[in-house]
Amino acid sequence: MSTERPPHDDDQDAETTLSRIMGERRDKASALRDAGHNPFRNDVGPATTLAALIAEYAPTRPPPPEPPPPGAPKQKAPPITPIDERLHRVAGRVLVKRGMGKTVFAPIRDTTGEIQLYLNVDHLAADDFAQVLPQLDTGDIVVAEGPAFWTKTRELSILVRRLWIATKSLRPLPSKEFVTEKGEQRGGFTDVEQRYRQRYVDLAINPDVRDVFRRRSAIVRGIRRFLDQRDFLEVETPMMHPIIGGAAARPFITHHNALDMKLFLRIAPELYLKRLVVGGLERVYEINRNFRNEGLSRAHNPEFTMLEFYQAYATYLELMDLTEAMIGELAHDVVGSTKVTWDGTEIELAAPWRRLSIRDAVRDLGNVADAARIFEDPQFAAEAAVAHGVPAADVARVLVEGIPGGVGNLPLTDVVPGFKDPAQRSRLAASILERYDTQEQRRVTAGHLGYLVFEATAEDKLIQPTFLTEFPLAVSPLARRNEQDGAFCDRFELFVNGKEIANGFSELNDPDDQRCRFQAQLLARAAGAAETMDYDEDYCRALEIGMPPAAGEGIGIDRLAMLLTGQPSIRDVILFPLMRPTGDG
RNA sequence: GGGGGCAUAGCUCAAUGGUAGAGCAUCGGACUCUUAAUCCGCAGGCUGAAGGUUCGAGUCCUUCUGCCCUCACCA
Repeated sequence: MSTERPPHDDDQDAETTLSRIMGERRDKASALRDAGHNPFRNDVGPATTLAALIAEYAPTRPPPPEPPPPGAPKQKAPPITPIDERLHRVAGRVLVKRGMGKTVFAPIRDTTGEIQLYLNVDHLAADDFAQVLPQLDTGDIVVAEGPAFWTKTRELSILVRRLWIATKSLRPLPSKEFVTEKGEQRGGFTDVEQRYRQRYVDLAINPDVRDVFRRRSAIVRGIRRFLDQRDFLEVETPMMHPIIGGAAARPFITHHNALDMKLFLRIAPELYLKRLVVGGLERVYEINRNFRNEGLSRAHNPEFTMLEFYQAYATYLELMDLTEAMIGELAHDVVGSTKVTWDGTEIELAAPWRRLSIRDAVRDLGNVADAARIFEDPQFAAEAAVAHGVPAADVARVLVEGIPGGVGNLPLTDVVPGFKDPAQRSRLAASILERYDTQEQRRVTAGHLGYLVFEATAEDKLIQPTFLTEFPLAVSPLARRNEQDGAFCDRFELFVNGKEIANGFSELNDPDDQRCRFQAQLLARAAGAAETMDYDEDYCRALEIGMPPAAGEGIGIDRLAMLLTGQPSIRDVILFPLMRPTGDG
């Protein structure tokens, strides 16, 4: 039991406040050891949860005392009388230590609540008062035993007879927040970078943060209950995929040594889950991580949690109803209201939600004249897209992707420069469109361009919950074609506050159509699209076995948690968001 | 990747280019019912890193590192 301090990270060199405090705390730990008390012990439980204790004694709370008559001498506190003689063993982290001479008040917190310890020379065991209490610091984990009593200010407290320091805290916690005389907020732990990097401190200090993650957990639990009640089966499918599929995104790449095999961290579980539907698991869901190699933002973390579920014999229309019901139930259970405030905007989650076609969104929210024509006439759509701020290179690529049989004879490097010139643009578009075989392909391309116009003009105006419908085929490679109009799909996305929360559609189960869609993905990749799917031959084989008609949906759990907890940043609903390393750990 | 902002004591924040301060926490003292306890006192800093301008830099300039916002990409 040496009092020599082990070499330790960054606190060695200068005698800073921090290194002094840590040294003092190590000295206190040594003093405990010398007195026969292990400062890192594990034999002092179990303890009553504080919430249970508080609830149990709540009915015994005394009434407020009569106010003393003016001028009366200050009365001495009456002797302490426990409520009953039962001894309670409680445990928790010491939040503050208030010394009053022969008395110390120390509120502690466990995962359920807070209670105050009353540590007094006349009641605490002599050895504990002399040997343990002097070594107690804010942040220590303590176990205390004694009866409960009410203070004269009617606060439930433990009249401590035995005290153990179960874990000595060597590193100081940030100070409690308070308000200065000027009304400024001071103290606390508010630096967002430190809060994310040291989430353990954030959780220990900030009750609101603990609450957010409790609610996130309740959301996930609520989803499971909702789906389980409807006979969905929870499954787990591979997180490491040999080919890219199920979504449009760039993957993370890894390698398996024994098989000497390149693997992709999954960008979506979709194609595996639908294989299960083929196999007869007619209702399945998975809640797990997806990984997408994209930038970070308030709404994006490279790994994020997705719920995907599939229901045989359902259509996308039924899934919209189901989604309203699910999120409505979660709002009721977790928020207690259908109204939430998210990022300063009041959101009304009561059903029904607006259902709006992309075409109408462009017309009514994007204020685009001739919106209908955009979705019919690719020549017109190309002009409109550029006019509304879609980059000319993107428009050119979409046009080229529609050429049947490939794009090898029309390099984009030739097309794009010309396309940026307004004078040449419309002639160039016309010459590309001449190569199209069918009227349907022309409309598919018009729809694709219309979608780009939607993103540029209307997407961020979808504030209240809205199901966006009638998605163009070209951006929906796994969705079922609409029966009436084959250029569009039976698909929806749910938007709230301009952010996509959910994406669902009736599933494409025609293997030949699916093959054409995969082929189109390869063409798009050849035309320069960065995020495309691989051709999944085994998936097509599964569809040849036969997938029952079905509909499926993905819901971003992080964003749903943001919505239902009112957090503006995805990092506030992810315990350990991805951060750049700092070098000092 | 582009643009804008931020980085000072353990925490939260101040400081016209002229000696780096405050509150809280810590440490010492007083106090046997406190709630940010109160009162007295002492300490605590390579101002994110490296260069430069200047008689003199926390402050101005350059580069780097990290974070936040925003745009792009995406969900």
